[in-house]
Amino acid sequence: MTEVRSAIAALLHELYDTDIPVVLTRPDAAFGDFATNVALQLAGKLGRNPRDIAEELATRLISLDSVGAAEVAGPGFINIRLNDTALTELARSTPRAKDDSSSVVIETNNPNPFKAMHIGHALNSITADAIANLLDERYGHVFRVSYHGDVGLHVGKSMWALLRFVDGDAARLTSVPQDERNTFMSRMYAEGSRAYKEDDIAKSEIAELARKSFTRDDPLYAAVYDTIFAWSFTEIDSVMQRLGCKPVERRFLESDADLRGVKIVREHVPDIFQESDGALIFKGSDHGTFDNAFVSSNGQGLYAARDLGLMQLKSEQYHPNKSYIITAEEQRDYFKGVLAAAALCFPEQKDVTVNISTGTLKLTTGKMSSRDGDVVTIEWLFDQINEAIHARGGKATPDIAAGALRYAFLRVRVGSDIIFDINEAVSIQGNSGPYLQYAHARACSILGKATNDRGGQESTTATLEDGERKLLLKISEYSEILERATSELMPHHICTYLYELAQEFNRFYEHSRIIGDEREAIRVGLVRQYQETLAGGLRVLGIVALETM
RNA sequence: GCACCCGUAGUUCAGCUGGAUAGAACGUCGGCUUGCGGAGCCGAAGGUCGUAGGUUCAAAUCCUGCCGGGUGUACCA
Repeated sequence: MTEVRSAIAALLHELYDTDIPVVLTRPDAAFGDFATNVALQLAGKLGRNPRDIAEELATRLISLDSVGAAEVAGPGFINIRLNDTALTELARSTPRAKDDSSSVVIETNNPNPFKAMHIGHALNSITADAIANLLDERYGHVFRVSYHGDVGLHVGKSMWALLRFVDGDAARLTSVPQDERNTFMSRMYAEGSRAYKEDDIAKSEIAELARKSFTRDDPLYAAVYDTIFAWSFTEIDSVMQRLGCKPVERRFLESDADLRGVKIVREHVPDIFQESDGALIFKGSDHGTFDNAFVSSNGQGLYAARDLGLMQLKSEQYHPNKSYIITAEEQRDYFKGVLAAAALCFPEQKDVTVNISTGTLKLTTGKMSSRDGDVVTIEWLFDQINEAIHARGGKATPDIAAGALRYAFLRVRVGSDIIFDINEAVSIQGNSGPYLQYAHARACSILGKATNDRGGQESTTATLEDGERKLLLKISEYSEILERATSELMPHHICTYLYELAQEFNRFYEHSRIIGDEREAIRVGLVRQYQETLAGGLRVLGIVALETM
């Protein structure tokens, strides 16, 4: 394919003295393997009929060894069909090598301790994990990090309710059974949250407890804090594992970033930050977003200052070529401001850090929120998925449940809203994770029965039948798809492709006998290539490629 | 108010670096058992791509207005 593309480029140079980029697309299979519209693009420039130009190019292309056919169609497209040998080679081509010296950091905006996790966290983590897998294809070192709010007002709210619960004795926390800790923590947060809103006395107590989250110098406070902190991360780790997300390299805490963030801000007053009503603010309104306070009027570092400190920490530890922060779209404008401020504070790192925002996750019943404690938990989600799988007579293993959920989130373009219809998300047939897992298991089953599997080497010389060729053509597309997904950081391209690939295989499988057929050698080779391609794509998505199910 | 994002079959989504009849899945209706996993396959119905203009040989795709929806809008995180 690269040969064909450069051959066309050479022809354009020779015949028309032009160097317009040659784009080869994958047209409808009925047209050919590849298509190009260069003739249409050239027609205007040359003042000639596009079909004439296309004819000239096509006649020259046919003489290439790898080209089986080249025809002009429609207004002036050139449809190219490779010969079977060239197609076979193309399908074996491996993705380009990565740059070992490069490194990248990706931060997933993970859940805060002291608060409940909800399915929005699952979306964020899964998206970040898949993007990290894509980055792995290109960068030598990919550092996955997370960042958690261990200090501040939300801690104060939880601590207010927790301290009332323990009533002077931190040991009372042991009365909470392990499997109820998550709901317990979210209940405590909700109670504190309500009190903060409704009760002025509680409000000032909570403010004081929030301040204490930085010092934790009171023994009872510290004991309760440490226990809940540990519970939180046990819970977070286990949920991340259940979601199929790779563990993070390092967990950053807001308390790590707070002081250095404040220092950075103070060093840049008044050139970058200005004082306003006692607070230190950044005029985001000069940078396409809103003015935001980085340090409060009582001198405390705010979220934005901490993000600045965190950027510095990440930079010192990893020296990344690129640094990605995955957040919900609600934070888009906020990050625009933080990144604009960062570009001024650290001019040498301009454009290194990028914010990628996921869309909003909405239930068909409305948006979910953790502010009032009314959350849709990940636990609930897994229950629903397991139930749906059982209802269809399947075995609900953790790998299948995770596969279903990951695929449901990843098949949509990063950044667009996800309307979360539980029945849809939980689907295990059609365009779904389990469909792909099933397709993979089926291929493995066939391969296990094959007596003639020589790793796909035998199809080099043989002529391919129509169904075989269609499957091989689809397989050959993988490296292009991976390249696109990687450069755009859009995992959904992989989903779309894998589904089409599996469908193509299932069609092939319906019509072609594999084991025991006289073409077994060729077909088993194809199944092997298909299985490897599918497994590779699933690996990028973080979905387990099951051998049996 | 201002800024940003979004509007494609009944529903959920692809397609958006402009190109050939706008593709899937779910749902609906109708088919497929001797052959390797039916969580599968085949077929049918279903679309003025929100709307009105503009640019272009060519617009779902680019530009503008309007309508509809969402998000954000400093001392929460």
